[in-house]
Amino acid sequence: MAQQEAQQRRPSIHDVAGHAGVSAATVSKVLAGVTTVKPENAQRVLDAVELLGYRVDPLASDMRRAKRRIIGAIMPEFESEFFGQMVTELEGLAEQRGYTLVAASSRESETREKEILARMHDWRVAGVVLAPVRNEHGPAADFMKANGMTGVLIDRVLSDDAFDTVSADSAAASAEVANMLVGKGHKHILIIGLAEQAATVRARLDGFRVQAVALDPSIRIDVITSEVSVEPLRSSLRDYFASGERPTAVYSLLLKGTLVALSEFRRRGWHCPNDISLVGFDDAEWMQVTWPAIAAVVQPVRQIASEAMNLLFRRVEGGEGPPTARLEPCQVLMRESVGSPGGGPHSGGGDRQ
Amino acid sequence: MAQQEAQQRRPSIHDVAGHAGVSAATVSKVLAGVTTVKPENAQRVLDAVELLGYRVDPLASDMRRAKRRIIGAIMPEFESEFFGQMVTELEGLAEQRGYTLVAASSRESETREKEILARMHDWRVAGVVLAPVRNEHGPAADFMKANGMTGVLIDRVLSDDAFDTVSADSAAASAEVANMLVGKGHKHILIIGLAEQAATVRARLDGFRVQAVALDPSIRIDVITSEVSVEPLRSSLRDYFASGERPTAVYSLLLKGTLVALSEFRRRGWHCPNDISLVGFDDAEWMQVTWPAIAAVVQPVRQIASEAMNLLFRRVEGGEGPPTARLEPCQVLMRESVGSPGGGPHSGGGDRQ
DNA sequence: CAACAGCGAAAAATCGATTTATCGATTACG
DNA sequence: CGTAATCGATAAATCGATTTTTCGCTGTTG
Repeated sequence: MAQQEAQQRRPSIHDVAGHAGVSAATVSKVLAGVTTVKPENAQRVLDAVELLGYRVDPLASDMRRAKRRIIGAIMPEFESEFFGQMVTELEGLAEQRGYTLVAASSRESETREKEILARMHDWRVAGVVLAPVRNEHGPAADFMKANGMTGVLIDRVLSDDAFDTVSADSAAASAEVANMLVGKGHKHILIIGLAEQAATVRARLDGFRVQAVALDPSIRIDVITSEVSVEPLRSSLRDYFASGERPTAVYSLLLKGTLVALSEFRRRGWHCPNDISLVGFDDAEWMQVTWPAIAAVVQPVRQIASEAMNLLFRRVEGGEGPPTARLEPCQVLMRESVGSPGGGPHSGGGDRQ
Repeated sequence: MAQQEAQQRRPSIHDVAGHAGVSAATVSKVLAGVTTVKPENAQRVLDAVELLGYRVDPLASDMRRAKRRIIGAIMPEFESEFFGQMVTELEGLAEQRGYTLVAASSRESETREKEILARMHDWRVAGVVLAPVRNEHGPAADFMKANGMTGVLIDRVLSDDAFDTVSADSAAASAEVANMLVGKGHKHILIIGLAEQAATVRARLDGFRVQAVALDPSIRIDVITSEVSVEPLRSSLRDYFASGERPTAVYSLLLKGTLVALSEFRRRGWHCPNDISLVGFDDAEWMQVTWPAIAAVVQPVRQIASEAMNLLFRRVEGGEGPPTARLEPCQVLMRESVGSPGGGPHSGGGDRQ
């Protein structure tokens, strides 16, 4: 049997060497696939490895290299489908290359983001996949530059002069949403978002506006954003509706905004799409089972993860050249929450005074 | 300035020792807070640390200990709110104690679960928080036992003879759901779930059934489960409804089941709660903004995480004694998806032939 | 005054691997 | 036949810390 039940100390490379009657260096070479080892000795090493159930200690193995076989991933949160899927994908891709992924959540805090990065630097990670809280110009990216770390920035970024970036093509997707809504005849559209995420919010906003105005110069586009959290956004939206504003469609630039919009519709007794249309950036599993199903922009998580890892490992392996800025195409899922303005009877009043 | 721009090699403890004019051992002692160091030398060490921006290499620091300051967390998936929150909580708790959390996803595969565990053993993690794919009797738990690893099992477990377990009190919560549904007058209830997760499914099933029958001995409880994935569950449910079965309420034992139920209701044009009532185990943010809002059992994520970490560190620090099995109380959120049977006009027929 | 205790710090061993330098034996060649 | 080249493997250095052992010095005591 190739196992020692509940053994106290795991066998080290020296134990293997002892059993095989060779030196530790030879064991190391056999396991590394070096060919200058006599076949007979190689076999004895492999037998000893099998017998003892020996496995390399990755920590000790990494000690001598400047870059350890660890990839750090920093996400703003783990609670959403998007970042959950992202971590799953990144983990698989890192594993494929024999690296361990260490994921951490910055919890939407730039201070924490930098602390985590410092800790990853302590770990001498080979590279970092950073999804910044705000954008590519935060303190975390500065820290990475100042310390010569290699990394890739994803999601809430557009482009950077030091790091490769990968994100969803928000602008193109938003233009497509504009096509959809203007095509349906909407002439007064409300956009909601969080300004904190400057990079992507501006791209999504501009992408939508440019296309919408091109299609219909007389269109009215209102914008409501809040700086940090969603609660101010909720009250702004409430005030906006209470003041009698009555757009025929709402485009939310982020998932939490979609939830806020839905709950405000509820408060006022408005139904989609008869009373108002709704499109959200970022898809979620539940959006297709509710009534109505919610139209959404689907972000290409797998492509972003895959491209980010490709770029990262290119740099880890010493790849030179100017940083690239990739934009991965999104898919816009038309669903029942979008209709034509006035497509059905309004079931609730616009204001309550 | 306490920084060297983009330096190639980070300062080691010997660099600090050199600058302070002492030995590496002394530096280590100062940083560890040993008091047998002359205050003057201690100050010089601290100055050198500040000057060079020195930080301990956690990898090297851990080399000599049998248990490294790493906690492994293995979750079945990262995509759901529940496990996302769980990882966030666990990460914070591990950090507080100066440990690094390395999270991995078993992707609902027991094979992968064991592979990950083996890798964590290679890392000599101090402890593991394992949320098993199936239950406490899987190959992963066996591996942990055979290799003398310390760990805590959470979520899909009831109790174990080797490890502490922490999970939501599914049985009590399900009894409460039974109270709610039977109290509303439901006499024909369908329960759906995945049998794979034997431990929790049985607890939830029994907890519900016992209480429901106690309240109303004539109640009819149908159960539909599928073994591995949700797709068979979906078709079973479809067949069940197509055969003319018409329960007045559905209790889903897991989140994905709630989504399946909702989508099948959609297919048939049934609305909650007029046509059928729905309660799901596991809450999600969207459930309160949809129309109707979906009643759900809220799992005490923070308590589970906190209790798991407490138990784990007790063992890591050498705590003895028989394993404990904790059950944390859930909260049942009554929402609009639950009504009385026949509480409104049926908008769709039960069958289509 | 020799022996000893106590203090603070340096030297050395250790953790478990990798990598470089070295070494002995065999073979090739002038 | 002596020296050089080659092959395979070992010894030793290294990574960056921690921990144990040793050491030098001061001060106390019999």
